[in-house]
Amino acid sequence: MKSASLWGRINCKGQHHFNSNLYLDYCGNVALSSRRLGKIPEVNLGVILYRNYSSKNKSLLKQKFPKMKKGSKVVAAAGGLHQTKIGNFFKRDANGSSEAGEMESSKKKLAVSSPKKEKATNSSEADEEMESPKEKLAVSSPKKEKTNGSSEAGVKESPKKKLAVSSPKKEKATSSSEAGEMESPKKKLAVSSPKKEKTNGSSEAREMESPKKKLTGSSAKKDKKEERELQSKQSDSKDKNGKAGSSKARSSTGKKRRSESTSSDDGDNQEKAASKKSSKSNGKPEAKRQRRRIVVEDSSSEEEVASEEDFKVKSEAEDEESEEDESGEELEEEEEEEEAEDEEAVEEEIKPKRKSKAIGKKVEVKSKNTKQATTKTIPEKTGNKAPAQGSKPAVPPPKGWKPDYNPAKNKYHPIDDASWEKDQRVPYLALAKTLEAIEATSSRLKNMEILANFFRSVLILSPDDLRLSVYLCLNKLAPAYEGVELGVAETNVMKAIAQATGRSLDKIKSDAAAAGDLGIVAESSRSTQKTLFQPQPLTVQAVFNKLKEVAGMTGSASHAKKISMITSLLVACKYSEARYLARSLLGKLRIGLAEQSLLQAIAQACFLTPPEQDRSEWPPKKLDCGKKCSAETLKAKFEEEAYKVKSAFCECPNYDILVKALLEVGTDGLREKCKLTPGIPPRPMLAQPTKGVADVLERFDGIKFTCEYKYDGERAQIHLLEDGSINIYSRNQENNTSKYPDIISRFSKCIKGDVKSCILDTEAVAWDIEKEQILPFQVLSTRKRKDADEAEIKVQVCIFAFDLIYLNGESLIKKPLIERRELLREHFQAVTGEFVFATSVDTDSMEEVQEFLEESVKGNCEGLMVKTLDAKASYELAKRSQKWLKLKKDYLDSGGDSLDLVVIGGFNGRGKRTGTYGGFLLACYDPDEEVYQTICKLGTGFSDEQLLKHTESLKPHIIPNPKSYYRFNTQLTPDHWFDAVEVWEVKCADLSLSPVHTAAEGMADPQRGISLRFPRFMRLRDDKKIEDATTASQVADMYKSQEVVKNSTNNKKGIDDDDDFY
DNA sequence: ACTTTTTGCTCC
DNA sequence: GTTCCGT
DNA sequence: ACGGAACGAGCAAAAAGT
Ligand SMILES: Nc1ncnc2c1ncn2[C@@H]1O[C@H](COP(=O)(O)O)[C@@H](O)[C@H]1O
Repeated sequence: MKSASLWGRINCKGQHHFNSNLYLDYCGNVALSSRRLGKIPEVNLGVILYRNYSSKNKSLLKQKFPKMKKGSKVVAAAGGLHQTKIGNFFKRDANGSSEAGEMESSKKKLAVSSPKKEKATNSSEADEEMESPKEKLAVSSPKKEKTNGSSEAGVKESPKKKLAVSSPKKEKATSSSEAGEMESPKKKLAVSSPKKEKTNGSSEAREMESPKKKLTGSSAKKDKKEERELQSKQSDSKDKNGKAGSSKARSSTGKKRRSESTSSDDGDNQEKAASKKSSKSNGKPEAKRQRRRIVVEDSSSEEEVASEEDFKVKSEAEDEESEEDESGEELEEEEEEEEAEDEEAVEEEIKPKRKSKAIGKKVEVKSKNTKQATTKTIPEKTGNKAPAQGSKPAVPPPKGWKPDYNPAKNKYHPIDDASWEKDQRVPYLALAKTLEAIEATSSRLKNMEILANFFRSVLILSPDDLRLSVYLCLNKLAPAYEGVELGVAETNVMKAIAQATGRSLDKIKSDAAAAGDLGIVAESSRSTQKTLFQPQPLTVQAVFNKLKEVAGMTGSASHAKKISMITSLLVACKYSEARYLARSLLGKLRIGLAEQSLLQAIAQACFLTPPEQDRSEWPPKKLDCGKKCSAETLKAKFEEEAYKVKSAFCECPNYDILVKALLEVGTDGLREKCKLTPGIPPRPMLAQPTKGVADVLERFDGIKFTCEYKYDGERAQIHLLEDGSINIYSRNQENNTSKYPDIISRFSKCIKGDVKSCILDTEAVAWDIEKEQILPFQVLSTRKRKDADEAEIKVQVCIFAFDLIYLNGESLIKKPLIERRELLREHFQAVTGEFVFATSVDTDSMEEVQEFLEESVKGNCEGLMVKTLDAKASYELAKRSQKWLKLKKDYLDSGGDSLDLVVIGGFNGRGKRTGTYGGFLLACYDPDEEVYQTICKLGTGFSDEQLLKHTESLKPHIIPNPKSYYRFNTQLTPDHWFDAVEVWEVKCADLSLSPVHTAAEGMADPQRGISLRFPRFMRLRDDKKIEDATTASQVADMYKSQEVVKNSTNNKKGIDDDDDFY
């Protein structure tokens, strides 16, 4: 626990105010960390202007730490910072969070309209024409009509009415845009006659609305301030970072945490952390702060002593240390920058060499590593070697470190072909080379072989690094339920790259857009950097630890710290290391291999080179157990081993445990060591989409199955442990325990007496207690996510249980659903509105299924889930992870909502979409206002070929600035604007009220527009003109005709629109 | 203080 | 979440 | 059929911006 969760704004004498973490020193004064102090001369320190107790009890803290308040003087730390004291305070009081944040997010900042709700209708004239460059404060007031109980599905109304006079920030761009703006849309559109039957909308109804419209039209003029976001506009907004693991971890009680992190013994760990910390906080010897050139080297050696050894999970409480690191790093950065300048020219020359792997541009490349490798649309690969060669390390690499490593080699020898030696730390470069080889190969089998080879070397030479290597290959740092989050994404990584290379942020951005991959940018920018002092080669361990450290950092200015740590890592990268490091930070390795293949690779590696064998005898006997197998038996063996590994992992998705077990007992011991255990969330069974009832019957032909409602909520895996504690996990194994105190407190009445432990598979759904009905997902999602206080819960939840996979110490995974369901109903007690069993029907009649589907929709559900009861009805994910079928209206060719929308913008594609658009901005048409209002972005449903075509056909219609009659929010400004020409048919699952889209604004909701849930491209409507696109009022009608909305507005008598609430 | 931006192995 | 693609 | 990688909306939280 760190005091980092406490931050505030300091009034700094003579300087700008700044935010910082707040600490207490041993004299009880509010102090700043040494690093912060390093930047701000002590003499400038001022007082606290504002402080934030992120989500913890305010009054208690106020009382316990009176000095931590507004107006307190901030001093330099005297005698060290008193971090643990505050930390403990937070830890103890898990509840009573009085949370300051009621603030409604009216984050809407429309580029054009400023919805203001006062009745002040007058002021606006025909702003349209005026369009003077900018602003026009226009106080438009789209007044909301209360037509129907507009308080939609119970979605909270944002109270804040913000006068909407958002001052347009004009940018230079405006001038140019003016031209476009001026053309009055009226003329152009005047003739349009929206008719064209929309598939579902009532076409003509629109006309009738004239009165209403009129009202809107005249009184609700939207002022158009073309406050356009210039790209240039501070794209460099300051860095930020989301917090990280520590806070999530904090949210669970110590007890729970312990039970979760099985593999690491916390006790030991904490001791270490504690002792380390104390030694630090006391003195923090100046000597230790000597500036360091080779940051990474230092830190890795440090970690070596204290952290990631032996599966100890690194403690997060390392603030002091990281601060020290930074002082060193900063110095280093400066040096780098200087050098970087004259380097720039060179960079530019080199860059173009890269070719991007993009649709339609296949580049035949023979992987230099894989002999006879499959060719694959390859990313590129600049001559990593050339430039790098020139800057040969000044510091000699450690023995055994070799720049080339080829895990794709045939007849790979785990010892001889490795680039490092026994008991050495695995070089990060070896991992990078492995990833590189995999990325260059498209064959999954070959990929797994490559990865397996790498793992064979790791597990025999450096077994301690196996777990870390696995994590890095998957872009993870810990099991999901431990909540370790990096808190860094694109924006911040770009900043770090800019810092590391000395190039401008804008350049990085434009490069990234062109390359479609920040990793490539990081690598190519890097490769020309020459450093005077060559950092030591990175090791897997050092990188992992650094990332974990980044994740553990929270609090004010943490993100600046994170960036600088990342910068130091990037600076130390050679060859392709930077590419993968950057991608790791972005959370996407995109090498064409992920978890499933990795598990198989582990299995192969363990078969060929058993990890559990005696390593004291060197070389070990079994290095290639596949040598004498025929290809067939080998394949069968792989399959068999993979099943063991995969099933173990599905039951116990924790690499700490899995790898440890493998190293100790090999694949055969997994069954015992990695099995289903309450407290560790197993992977959930997923479902496959089906095209219709007929499709379902066909797939389950002759097999007994059941149909259940598919509830629209979120999956909740409820664990009851032997010790009586209850944990709740999400579909992705995130720990949601603190999100559902209400479920937990009432759970006891839902179980029958003999239940001592269990794991339930359920859906948590928002529930309207009064009307006793299901509320839409959008309502559910407004619940607090962590540390929810039961007394303050506004959105109630009903649990719909549909499966039971563990009961009283016994795993039910192998039992068929019919038995599991029986046990579920037998041992649990339904409580209306709180905990019920999923509605189901066991039938094989087409008609009944069809009817049940209709019913489910009427009951505010998404459709049906169809599951086999007897045959192939176990919960064994390793056999097939998607055994269930899902049937939704929108999967049917005939069903679902579909709209004809106008394409008005395009977004550059990334990754495999580099060079084409990756997505588009779509709008519906409002004939009354004669404007196009955005309704959604669209990025799926088209084939690569269609995408290419669209990119081409829209190219001629690119315009420099949006038309004045485009209503959009600056947040979704596309890379290219288009003249409205094409109409596309788009299908969706639902329509929702949007915080950013403007479609039908004011018609279904006073301020929010409408957007589409799960939009996908269906086809080009070249038979339609843009004026024939779906109209705003049709959109509004579609929204209103949804069951969920109808059901909520219907019998809702009281509640009255909160419209004239103001 | 209040508002905006950024993030999330997102919850869907 | 949906969809498409290569194996 | 599988695994992977493109892409969607939208929320709360965290941290930065003003
Ligand atoms: N009766 C049900 N059985 C299984 N899953 C359900 C059921 N009702 C709702 N669901 C949810 O539907 C999800 C699967 O649908 P999808 O994510 O669209 O593939 C699961 O993760 C559950 O959260």
